[in-house]
Amino acid sequence: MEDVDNPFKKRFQTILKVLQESTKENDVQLIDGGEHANLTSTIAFSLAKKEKKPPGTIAQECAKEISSNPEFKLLGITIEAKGPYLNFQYNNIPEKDLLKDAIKPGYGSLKKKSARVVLEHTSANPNGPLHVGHIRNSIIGDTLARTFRKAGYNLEVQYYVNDMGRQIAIVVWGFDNLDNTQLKGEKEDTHIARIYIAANRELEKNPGITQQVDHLMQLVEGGDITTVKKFRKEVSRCLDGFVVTLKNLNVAHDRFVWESDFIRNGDTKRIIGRIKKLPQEKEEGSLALDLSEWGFENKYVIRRSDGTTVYAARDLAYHTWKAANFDRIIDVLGADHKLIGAQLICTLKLLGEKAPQIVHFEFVSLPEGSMSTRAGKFVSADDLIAEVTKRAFDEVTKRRPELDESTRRAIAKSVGLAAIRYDIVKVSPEKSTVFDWKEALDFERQSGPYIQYAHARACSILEKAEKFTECFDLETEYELAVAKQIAKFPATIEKVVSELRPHLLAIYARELADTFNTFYHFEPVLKSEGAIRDRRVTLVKAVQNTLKESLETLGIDAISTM
RNA sequence: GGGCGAGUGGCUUAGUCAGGAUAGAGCGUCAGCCUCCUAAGCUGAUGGUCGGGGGUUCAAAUCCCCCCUCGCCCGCCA
Repeated sequence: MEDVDNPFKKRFQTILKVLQESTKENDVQLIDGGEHANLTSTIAFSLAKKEKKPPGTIAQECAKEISSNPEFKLLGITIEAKGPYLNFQYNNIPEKDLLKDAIKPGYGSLKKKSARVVLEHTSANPNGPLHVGHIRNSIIGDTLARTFRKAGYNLEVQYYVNDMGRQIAIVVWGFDNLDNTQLKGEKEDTHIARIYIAANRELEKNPGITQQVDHLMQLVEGGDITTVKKFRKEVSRCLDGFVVTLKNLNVAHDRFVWESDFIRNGDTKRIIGRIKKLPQEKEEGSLALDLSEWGFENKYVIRRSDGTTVYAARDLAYHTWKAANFDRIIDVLGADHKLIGAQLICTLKLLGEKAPQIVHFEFVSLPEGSMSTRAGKFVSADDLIAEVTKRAFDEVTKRRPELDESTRRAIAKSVGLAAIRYDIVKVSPEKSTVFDWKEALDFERQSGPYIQYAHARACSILEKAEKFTECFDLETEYELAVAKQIAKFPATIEKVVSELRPHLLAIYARELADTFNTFYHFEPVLKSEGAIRDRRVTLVKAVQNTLKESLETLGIDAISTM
């Protein structure tokens, strides 16, 4: 399989070449023709100025000159001047060729690549359950991961476990000094959050506790066995809770990488040694880098004056390790990490290491303000999943009362998951959002369930169609619109990977569902006969398969009935 | 104060990087469509100074400058 939908690329390049030769211009301004044509050139505008002739006339002349080009004839490209626009139309519809691929399993997969890619996402601090902000990271990360795999990359997904931060020291202090009993049925991560919140309250009341927390951090960095064990125990328990939540979101990691391992294996010490040799190094009790030359106002601290390392040191060690083991590094991080991310990249470059590409997403807040684990102000992902699934179950029961309960439960689980994942992935990452229960519980238009429904509808038609002969002709406006959208799928996968923007896939899938629903409304499939029926059933098959591949790449179940 | 991001109909949002032909969509409101392939659907109507002001260009939501509003960041926290 090729990386780009070739029939289109070939035509694009042919038109480009012919236009360049004809106009003697390098930039022939070839753009998408939208509803007017497959491709359009606006070159007549700039030529008008040079040749002092109206653009309309130039377009006419140019069209006349190149319309009989033998390559155009061969590929079935026609040209028409409409006002100043040069419109190119493909008559040997390349959509047809792609339709043959589109009915096969795996449509949209690109050719295998040898590069090893590591993608880090979620990496939330293990001091409380994942909330609706964290899962924006998980869902963007997991969708990217699925798209990279579909695009043929050899990918490993990692979770970086911050197991030696101050928050964890506070958690451990809480377990040591406060009532730490786990409530009946209380999930591990929720338990940790409760103790963490209580410990923070104590800390506010009595700032003297800070010294005890600092002491714990020194002990853990020094490798004190009992302290390390305590940290590991609570962090592990919290991660167990995370894994359950993530599994319910259809998100999985290949490897959990523990921050403290980079202390234990000496990597952090080694990276500090290398940093000390940099000309930007500033050692005045603490160890830091002066990156002002690159526009960073504040110094980048690597090691405290008490000799303990800060997060940055371990993160540098982690990324150096990634650079040694992978060809390409991608991190999904919240917008709050923009500055330190840039400092990290800058430092890695100074060290001559491969730097990560960082995908940043803006914050999710609640109507009453920003979320805070410490203050206990958050909507947990578990609660969200429970509510949405409940709502989905009610909806399925209302629509399909004849189904038995376990079937309805299974559909509700898939529908709920679709609603959550789609709701989050559909908006572009640079947009900050406010969590809204009403929107989260909406299963109509522009939602995951809407796309699932279009897929289920296609499945139903195919089931009823039984026998048909594959036919790749396209006649009506609606058939063509659907085929055109199907044909865009491989290019969409490629675009998501190259731009690291998974919401493009979400938009694509919704538009495919839209065009299919319109087609469904206007063009009878099962009630048509002969060749018309064959070509429409074939088209439905292609839609069903493309929707399935799209949904699965979005981490959403392509269910056949709902 | 400085840096980064966002501002598109009442609400949510695509398009902005690679400027082009009437700025797409959903929710809401209003009017229609289930003896007909799944109505989680479809059709139509309503609704837009693309935050404001300059500039570049034949052409600006899109590029440049200034300003306003909101979010995030500016720790020997992570």
